[in-house]
Amino acid sequence: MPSAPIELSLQDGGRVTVAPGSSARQALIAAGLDLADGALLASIDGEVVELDRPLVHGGELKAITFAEPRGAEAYRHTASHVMAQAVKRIYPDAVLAIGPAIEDGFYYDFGLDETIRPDDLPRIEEEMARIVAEDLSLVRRELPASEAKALFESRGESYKVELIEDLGQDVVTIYEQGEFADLCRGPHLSSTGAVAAFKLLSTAGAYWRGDENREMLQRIYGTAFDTPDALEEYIHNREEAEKRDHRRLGPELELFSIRDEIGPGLVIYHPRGAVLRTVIEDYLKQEHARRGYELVISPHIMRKSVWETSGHLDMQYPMYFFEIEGQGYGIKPMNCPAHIAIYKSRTRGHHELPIRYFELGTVYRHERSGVLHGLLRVRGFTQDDAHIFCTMEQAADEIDGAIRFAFEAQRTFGFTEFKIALSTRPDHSVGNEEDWSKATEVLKSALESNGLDYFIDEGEGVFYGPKIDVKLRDAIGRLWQGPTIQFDFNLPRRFEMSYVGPDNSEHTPVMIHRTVLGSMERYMGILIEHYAGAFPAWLAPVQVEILPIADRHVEHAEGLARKLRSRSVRVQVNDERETTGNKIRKAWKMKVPYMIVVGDREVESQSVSVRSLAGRDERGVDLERFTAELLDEIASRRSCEV
RNA sequence: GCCGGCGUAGCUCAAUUGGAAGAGCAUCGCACUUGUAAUGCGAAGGUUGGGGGUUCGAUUCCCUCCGCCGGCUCCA
Repeated sequence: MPSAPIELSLQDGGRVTVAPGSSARQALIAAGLDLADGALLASIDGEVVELDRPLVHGGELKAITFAEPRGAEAYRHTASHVMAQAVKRIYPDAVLAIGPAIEDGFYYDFGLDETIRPDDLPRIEEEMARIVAEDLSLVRRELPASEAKALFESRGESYKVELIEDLGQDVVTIYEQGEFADLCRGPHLSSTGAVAAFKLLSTAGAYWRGDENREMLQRIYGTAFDTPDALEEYIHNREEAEKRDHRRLGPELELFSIRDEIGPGLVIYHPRGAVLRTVIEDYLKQEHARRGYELVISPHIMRKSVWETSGHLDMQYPMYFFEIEGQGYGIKPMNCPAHIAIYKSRTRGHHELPIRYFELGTVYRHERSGVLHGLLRVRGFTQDDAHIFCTMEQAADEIDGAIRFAFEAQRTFGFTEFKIALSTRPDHSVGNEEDWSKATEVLKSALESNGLDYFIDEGEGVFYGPKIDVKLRDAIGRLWQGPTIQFDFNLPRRFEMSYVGPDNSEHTPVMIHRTVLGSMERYMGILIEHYAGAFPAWLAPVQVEILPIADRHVEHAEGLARKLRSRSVRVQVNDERETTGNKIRKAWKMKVPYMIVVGDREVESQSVSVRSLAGRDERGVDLERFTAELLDEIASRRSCEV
């Protein structure tokens, strides 16, 4: 405890001095920072301090509000303690597990024989409101581990005891509020009364420590915000996100369906979805060819022995196996072995490298039933898969090219914001340190030379090599798994791949796996949600719908359709006998980007009336002008914001 | 796979304590020939996810299987 006055500097350049032993709250008040502005915590030189803890040293003083991630996190963490306290009051037998803040909210896990059902959440919320009204102080205490253990043992909190044991610390911290005590590192708000707006969202099962061999706990998810309005907005955004759900929009727009009678996790593409997929695939084939990739095609099933060689059998990769005339076969869960087989079909010399094989490879994986999710997690899917075989010296250029390719493609499809992770060597891995560090360096410098921001996910690489994962931020701010680029030090050795080097001896090539989009299924799911089903013209399954006013205009409409089709525009004529209003409504619901109305006036003047999803509404447009603009829009693959 | 919830017409949803399965949209037929987000009338559509049980009687209660949803875990 300092005995001298504590010197604090402020952001605005001011300085204050407070008496030794002053709390952060007192310092903020002394500094004239209004606590009513929503200070939840304070920071000294960037280090978080709770409001009611005495300052141990001086430095730059700042208030932390909800607007800051650290503020929101403490706020929600406190909310999770409030929820846990409420649960303990209602269910005295509930045993506390863990309850952290997460993105957008918090959860708490409980061990409890009695089932907490969604219907019970309002009751828990009422109790939470009571605890907030009680305005209980959160008191932080440091205890010797043995004492803390005794405390939680006496309360029957066996999970907390286990946590303390595993922490292996001499001293642990606990937070108390009223009758409730929790093992917790903090930081927390100073009082339960500070939690202004919260809502419990759902219940779920979760394994203790995420281990499926351990007991199943009951988890309650909730969220909390600093104002009721912010909470309201969050709930509203959730509802909006639901409207974009590809599982709803996909069947509605007649893109695809996943049907019980066909099988779970297996996608059937309806005509419109098949068009969309074909457009994407054509784009990919064209772009790959342009960048020196060679298109290859491999079978859906391969001998079981191949999967022994690859190691998939040993690691019990979730595959489907069966027999043909007594011989074991597996349905391919990936395309690599076939690409390697093509490479190995003859002796390769270093002059040939790099070799880049690309395949739209359809693979099947036995995903467990509980994890299936629309198009995002399926059992059969088609990867835009490529394998690059090269020398370590060539790897830098290859990675650079793959990165440029991936980002150019993502931008073409309308994504402009990314979160990029570089995963480094995990504990259990194959290959030598030199290769790993070289490869990691190659990935790093390629990201940097392309001006891409990334973060390093330490030790999170796959066992066979370092990798780059790209997440895409969609129109409403959500992140989706996108391209990956990975080194593989495993398969080239397992399959005994080689090339003859300039020294006339055999060398093992470097293998790089990479995708540009990921899989057709998942990417279509992401696109549907990103555009809320209203695709840019180049992707739209139907680009133009022609709406004749009356029967006598159908022939003219068909003529226009033929003209547009001859220019490769995807056109449909609605020749049903309905009112024009209804035809517009239907085309609108199917999110057709352009609607063309033709009646007497248009036939007479050889023009069209154009309406677009994007908001255009224009009468008497010259057909040639419309066609030219449309063709330009399609050819440029523009993403118009709808 | 595990925990919890759910499953009624193609879709969205009704059906009192266990007592005759219903509506809107979509579909089909007829009429209407239409000018920018729903024309009118009519018809058809169901072993209430499958199987079993309790009961005089089951959409309703119980068991089981399948599937979906929210999670755990994993990944394209």
